[in-house]
Amino acid sequence: MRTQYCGELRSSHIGSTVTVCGWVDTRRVHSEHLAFIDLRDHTGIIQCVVDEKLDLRSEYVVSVTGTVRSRFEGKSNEKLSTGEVELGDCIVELLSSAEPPPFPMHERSEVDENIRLRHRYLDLRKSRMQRNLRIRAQVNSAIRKAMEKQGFVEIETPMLIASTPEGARDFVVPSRLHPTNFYALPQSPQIFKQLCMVGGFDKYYQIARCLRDEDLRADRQFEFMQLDMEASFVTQDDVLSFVSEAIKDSAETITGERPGEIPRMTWIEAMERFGSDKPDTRFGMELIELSSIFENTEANVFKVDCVKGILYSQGAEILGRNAIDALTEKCQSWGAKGLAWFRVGEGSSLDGALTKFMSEEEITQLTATMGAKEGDMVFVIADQRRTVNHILGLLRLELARPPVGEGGLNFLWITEFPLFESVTDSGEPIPAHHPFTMPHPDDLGMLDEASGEDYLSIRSQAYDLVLNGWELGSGSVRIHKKDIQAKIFHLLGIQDDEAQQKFGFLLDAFKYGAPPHAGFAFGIDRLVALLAGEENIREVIAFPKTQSGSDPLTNAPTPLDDGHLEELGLRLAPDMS
RNA sequence: GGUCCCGUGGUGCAGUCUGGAGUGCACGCCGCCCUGUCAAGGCGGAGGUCGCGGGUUCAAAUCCCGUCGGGACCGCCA
Repeated sequence: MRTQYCGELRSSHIGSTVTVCGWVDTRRVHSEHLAFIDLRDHTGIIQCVVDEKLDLRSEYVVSVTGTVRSRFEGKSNEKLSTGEVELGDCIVELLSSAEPPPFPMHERSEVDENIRLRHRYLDLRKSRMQRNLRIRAQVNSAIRKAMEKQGFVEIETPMLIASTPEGARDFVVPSRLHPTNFYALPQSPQIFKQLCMVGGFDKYYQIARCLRDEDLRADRQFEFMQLDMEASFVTQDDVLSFVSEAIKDSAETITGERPGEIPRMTWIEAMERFGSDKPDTRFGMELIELSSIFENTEANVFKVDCVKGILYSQGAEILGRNAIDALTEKCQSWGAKGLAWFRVGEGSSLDGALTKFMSEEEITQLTATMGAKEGDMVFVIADQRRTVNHILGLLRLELARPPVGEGGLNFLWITEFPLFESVTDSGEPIPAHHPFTMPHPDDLGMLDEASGEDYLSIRSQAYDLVLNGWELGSGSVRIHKKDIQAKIFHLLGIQDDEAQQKFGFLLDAFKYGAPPHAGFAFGIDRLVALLAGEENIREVIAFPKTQSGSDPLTNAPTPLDDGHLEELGLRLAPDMS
């Protein structure tokens, strides 16, 4: 049917007869003797000259057979890749007529996202989605090639699995053959890939669909794709190297430029310098330690565990009183007691509500430590260390985060995540990752000695990959030894029978010779979004859900009729229907 | 669970703060004219439950309450 794509035609084709297919883009009808029809496919636009009366309207699907010819002298169009030529002597075959589209099909207009999603099939025709989904396909391909090149074997794991109690909320599927029982959809192939290690596939990978029933965000959908990998007889360094290769190949495929060695930062350094375990290192504004300045302060707000600040260079004029009040409210909504701010005036003098409670010495040291100059703005948070870092980390992003696409691709490994994220009132530590995460070798001894808050300083061999402030993925070295695993379960307050019930099949598998292994998984939607310069992963997903988890195109989720429910042995609670 | 923003012909917006007739702009749509345009041009025309419900008022797109939908974020996402 088609001999050429629209966007391919050049002067070199002049004289040849071609057939192109596509959608009618703009048309310029002069009379029944002359009309210009722009025909569009995903490669571009070719102008077709029609000299008879034809009822061709926007988005009609046609094939055009014609002769490629040079445009008239001075009539070429530099905006089009095909602008030197046009199709003449056109024979037009109408393949489908079309109603007027519900939103403009040209690229200039912003269209409400809800309307785009309701007519996603039209939105997909536009160059933004064409480009993004093609980038996505290229990234998938680059990842597969990179993993295969490194000796990894693609293994598929089931979608209908047993629910495991830890982690995110599961999506569940009722079982028809086993009434009262449910499958869960996988949050990740975590346990299966570890079983593959026991099964002797020492390098596993999969581009896996993962599902988590948690609230949606710009960078989170219910369903998302991960490059999931695991390898046996490897160290953390080996895993980082495998993943780096896939990441670098992906980025190079899209940008044409190969990223350099991905730098590493420990978790504690990230938290102290950037207030986040996924620091956006495209810009500075780092958190600066001020606690020692206020050790003997008279100011009550600074008589706390930790005082830190950030410097907003030349921010004094940009931020008026209203803006500062708004920032203060934001910080409070994030859990801060308040936000201390200082305008730096002439000769490093400070202006701010709290200066009257501060000594000369404190003011001088604060200014010096912050490196503040006239016209700068200093924001200070005083609270528990954890809170201070968290709030300043959020404030830093609020004040200075560059738009996506600016500042290049700042990949970063975060290593040595803590093994435990908090401690219950009864003194039991709560794991930060999953309970099979291997502790840091230097901290193994602390497992026996620690108590209470001590647990929080035990490091693990867990690591994250971060790109421009987005968490791309995470992984860890897994525990493969029974005694360490028993110790961890003991610390977590998980009894033997409980462990057997929750993870029995994995523990059973480990009885039969578990190789040391480690792995990783990173989110492909997020990687593609950042490579495509999009702020939102919905822009790189063909059919995404809205923030409330519905699909304006198919109207999912929908009710089930009574017969369907009955077959599954389900009855709706009275107050739900 | 919480905070904030948005909802006005098919589309994008202005109007809302400070209540006074569905008022306006651009695109699109329909018809006519037009032989070199390219976001074609000219003339004419159609198209509205101002998301929905309630309240205040002589009077509500505008103020108040509720609700639905969309978005951003905090919590949540081992």
